Amino acid sequence: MSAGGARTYTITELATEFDVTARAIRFYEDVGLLTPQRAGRNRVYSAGDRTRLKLTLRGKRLGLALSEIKQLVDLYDADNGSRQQLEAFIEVLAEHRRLLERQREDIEITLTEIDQHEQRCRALLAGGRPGAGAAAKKAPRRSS
Amino acid sequence: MSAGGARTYTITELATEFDVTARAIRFYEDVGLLTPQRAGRNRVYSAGDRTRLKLTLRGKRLGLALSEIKQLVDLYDADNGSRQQLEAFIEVLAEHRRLLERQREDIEITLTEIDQHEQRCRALLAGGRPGAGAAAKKAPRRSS
DNA sequence: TCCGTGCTTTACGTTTACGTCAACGTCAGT
DNA sequence: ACTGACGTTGACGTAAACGTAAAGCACGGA
Repeated sequence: MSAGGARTYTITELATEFDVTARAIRFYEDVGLLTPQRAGRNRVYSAGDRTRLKLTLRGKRLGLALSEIKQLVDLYDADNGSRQQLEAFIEVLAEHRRLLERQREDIEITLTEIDQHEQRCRALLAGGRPGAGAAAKKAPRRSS
Repeated sequence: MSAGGARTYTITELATEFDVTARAIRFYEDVGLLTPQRAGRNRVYSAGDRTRLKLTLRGKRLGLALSEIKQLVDLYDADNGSRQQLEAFIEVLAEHRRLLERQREDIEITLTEIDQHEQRCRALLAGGRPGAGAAAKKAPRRSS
């Protein structure tokens, strides 16, 4: 009996939940990333819209352009199609994976560098005299 | 006796090595990320400059803005200073680490999603009839 | 001496991703 | 009827990160 009790969202609800401005969300709609329903003039977002927004923001955090995000999300949404299209899609997936793996590598490298910096910092804090002043110039060699 | 045989680079050498334009490299200098020597008018890049460029590009791949990269590189370069500064620097490091860990999380999530997409694709390719046409609409449910 | 190649500066153009008004609709509450 | 609160559509502004000429120096080789 329950006639469509699907939860919906207003634009400000989504904005506050994901900590973006309503302007940004409308902009994502302009770009084609979101296509909410309307109640009169007002936008009504479904759970699917919410998911697409979440994917969009995740893509942004990974440094993707909105156009790239749209390509990916569109592809992922419509992965039906002919054999040719499927094979092409798999290629796109592989490319995306390569990109992500390179990023992960960059992250690992940077994380270990951060560790090194922190260790040197803590060493300075431990061994240094309590007063102020410039620490010993220990030839800040940096590799790679 | 070898009087400073340190290897140096021209701008186009660095450009081709890292696959960026010379324009970009000059721009990074405008922003303050690089400060090469000069031979007359021409720029001469040291190994240190090369490293800073490499760090810059790595930051870019992680989606950082040039201003943020500059802040980080500058901090990392000059981690001497008073106790106060050292402690502040450690805080910055922690923040940067949090950011990177969130990105890594995003990457892991996306990678598993890619795997799922690929599996469905391969299943379609294996089970589908060789002709063209739209595949079965299997309710493309998406979680998270 | 002229030519091509590589590097330089200056300067305006472009794309992306929104920010920031401005002006208006609409509905609940008083 | 008036007031906010929330939402809407333009439309213009802007910061970032280069792209793209345009015009010139400097030097080695034919």
